[in-house]
Amino acid sequence: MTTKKIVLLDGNSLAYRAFFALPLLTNDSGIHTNAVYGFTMMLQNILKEEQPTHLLVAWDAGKTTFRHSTFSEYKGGRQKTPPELSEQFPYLRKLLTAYNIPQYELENFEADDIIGTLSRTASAESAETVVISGDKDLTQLATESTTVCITRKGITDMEMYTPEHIEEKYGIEPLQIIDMKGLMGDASDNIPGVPGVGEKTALKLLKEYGSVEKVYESLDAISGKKLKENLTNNEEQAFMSKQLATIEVNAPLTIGLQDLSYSGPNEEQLTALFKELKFTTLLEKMGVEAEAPEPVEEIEVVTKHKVTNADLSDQMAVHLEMMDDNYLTSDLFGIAMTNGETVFYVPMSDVKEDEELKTWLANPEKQKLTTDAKALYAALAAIDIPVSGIDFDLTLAAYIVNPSLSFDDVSEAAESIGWNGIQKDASVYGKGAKKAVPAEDIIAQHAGTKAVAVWNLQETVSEKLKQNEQYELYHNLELPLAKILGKMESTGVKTDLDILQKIGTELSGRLEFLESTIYEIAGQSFNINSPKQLGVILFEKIGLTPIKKTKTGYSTAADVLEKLAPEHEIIEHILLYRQLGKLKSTYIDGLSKEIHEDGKVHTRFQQALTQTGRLSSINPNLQNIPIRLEEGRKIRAAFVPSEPDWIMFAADYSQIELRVLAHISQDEKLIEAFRAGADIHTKTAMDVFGVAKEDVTSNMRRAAKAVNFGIVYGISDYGLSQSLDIPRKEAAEFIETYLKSFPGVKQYMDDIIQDAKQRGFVSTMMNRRRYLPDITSSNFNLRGFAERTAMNTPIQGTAADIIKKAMIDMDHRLEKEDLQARMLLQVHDELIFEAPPEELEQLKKIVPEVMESALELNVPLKVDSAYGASWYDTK
DNA sequence: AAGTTCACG
DNA sequence: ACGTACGTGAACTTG
Repeated sequence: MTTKKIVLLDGNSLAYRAFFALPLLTNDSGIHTNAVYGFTMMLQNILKEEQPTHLLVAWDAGKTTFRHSTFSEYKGGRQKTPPELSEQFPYLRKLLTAYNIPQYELENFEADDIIGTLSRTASAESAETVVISGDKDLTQLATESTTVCITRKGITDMEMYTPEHIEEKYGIEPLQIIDMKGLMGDASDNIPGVPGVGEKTALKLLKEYGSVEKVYESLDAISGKKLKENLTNNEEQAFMSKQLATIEVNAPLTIGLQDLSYSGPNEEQLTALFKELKFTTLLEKMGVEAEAPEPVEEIEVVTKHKVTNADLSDQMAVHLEMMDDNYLTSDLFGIAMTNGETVFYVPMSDVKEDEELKTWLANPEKQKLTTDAKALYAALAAIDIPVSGIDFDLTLAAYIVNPSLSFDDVSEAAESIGWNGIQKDASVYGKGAKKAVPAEDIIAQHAGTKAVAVWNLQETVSEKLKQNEQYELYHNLELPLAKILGKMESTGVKTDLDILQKIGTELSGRLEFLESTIYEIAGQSFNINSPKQLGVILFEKIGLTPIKKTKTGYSTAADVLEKLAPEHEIIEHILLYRQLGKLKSTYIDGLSKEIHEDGKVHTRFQQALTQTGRLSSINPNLQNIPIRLEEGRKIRAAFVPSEPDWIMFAADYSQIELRVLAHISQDEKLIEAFRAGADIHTKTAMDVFGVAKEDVTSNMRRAAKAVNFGIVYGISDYGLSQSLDIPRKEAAEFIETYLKSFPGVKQYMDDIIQDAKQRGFVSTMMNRRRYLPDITSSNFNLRGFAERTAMNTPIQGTAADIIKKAMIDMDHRLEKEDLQARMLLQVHDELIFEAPPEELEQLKKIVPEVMESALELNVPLKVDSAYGASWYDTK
């Protein structure tokens, strides 16, 4: 016989919590689902953690309760429930029905009172009870057998209030929580309390006297003139407040514990509801395969082992099918093609032999429409099949329409434009250990549906792009860039394994020594890489004072450790261990594994990923190779030219983001500074600190630099205070002075936020868009984040536009001048090339020239260049 | 799979 | 009162 375990949930409170904790998710029928989703997550968590035998969700019944007859303004002044939440309540009810979880509400009473009454009944039977709410008032219900869990941050993090915990935290008993509320009131419920009495005073009084009644009995003994006066003048209010805060434990319920038994959900109803709400992750967790969308029409895909000229039209959708997402290393299955009439599939072994098909692929006059142009260029280049004339890229087009929709699968890109005809790769090939190559006809069918989707979507998407004035951006910037990036990826960067290994051996030695030093100081061995274990050593064993906390415990991040360094000798060793460990694992071991047989690394540039229009780099990431510290910078010596005696050549934009800001904001002083060729951080320091150029100290320049960074990121006093390690107030003053000095910037910041609110998105100079739905959120955090994004994205995004344009111009120029130099990498504001030494003088002239004239701004763009025998030497 | 940390612009 | 600087990717630990 199992013992009873009763769980009582405060429905309204948890729904609110879920709603505000999560962004406003909308499913495709336009219903908001964030509260239902969050609530479901909480519920699943509770069911798993608590394993209840009995369960109830209590709801607030209506607007007025018996408390309103005591105090008509009870819960007054509250903002009304947002409609986006209200519309979700019916779904919450449905959810609970599907779970077979009893729900209850009672006229004139609040959920609290239902929970209070049931918890007392349960206590009488000494059944173990857990109360869950977001409202701290309920902690008054804690007893030996009743634990009250209050949601903390997010949706699954709870603080458990037992009588012991309350004693520890407040130094009072659970029932005294009522007295505490009586004295201090509760702004959210509009309970007045006693003016001038907050938590501290309330607790002090209660520890001394025990209750509101006792406080008033002992009024004469209370010290503090003002306090005594406030108490005296508000006696009635204090007692009323206490009454309001008291949860009714004898509500006239029409149900009892016997009605609460829980024995699991109705799987069928639950799956149906999750499907309706499009909770695909939850469905997958339940083991229900996400429903493969029905193909719009059954298409016939013919497998051909040889194509004829009759099969090849002037314009065709071409899709290269493979199982892995890394097209540079994956086995290639074959190519599916369609001209809107027939669909055929050619296995790769046949493609390689098919001269007619290869000629067609290489012919720029034959238009190819595809799902991923760069993959087609690069993957086929790797097996010596040149491709030319790609005129449409579905993924790229969908990304330009809305970069926030992330697609790791063509089916998702197609779905974003309303095409549900493609099965997920994961459901065709399986995932994880179950992934396997299916029969050829299945591959052919799958590849065929993708080609068909591309063919059918081309017009719709192009139309959409034209409507948004984004067709230029897509067709004349991103699409040509895809070809260039493909070329860069297949070229690759020669990587000297010997150099990596030499650095690696040295690092291993130092790491071993550091490890033993750390263990010796700590007096024990432990995993230094585990923040959890390290936290125990530093903050419990050694007894250092924690500065910051994370969700899971003490923070041991570098900025925290740096502050602790003077306190204990172990810290500097840990910092060095971390620094060197990072180099070893990510940049020596990780990078070495990525070197292909040709002695090169072939990164892939993600072109349809970032929210701002930047590229990203994976397998390996060559956009974050160390440079700031000399030890790490040495890694760059391993990146060398792929031809004997060639050189590496690098060119980077100087202050491109601040120049873009100067242009966009039209701030006269900023523009003037750049036109005059001034050192922008020094100039900022002169203005912010009001001193002459000669009097700018290095510290002032450092602060000004941080302010400039902050401006670009979308400034906040908190952020700046963190970066400069100064009080927030001082940071706020810096910002104010800055914005007074550069009024055009201030104007821009204000305008762009207004603009984002009005249009729902911000855009770059080349009309790249980023939608910011949170900009109108009532949630302070979400809104703040969206506002900073609104300020930053046009700047970062325009800089991305500019370098992309420069890459296209550069590619043309190298060809026109018939140079052997090859573009290898892009690192956001710099381009890296390899070239024969005889082209050096020409590159020194051409590269900066092309980059500087990529886009005309009302300030000059400035490019610095350097060269050397390795990437390390381009300084 | 999520959280933490740290490398870059 | 809230609690963040903007944009990424990789390695590692832990649940």
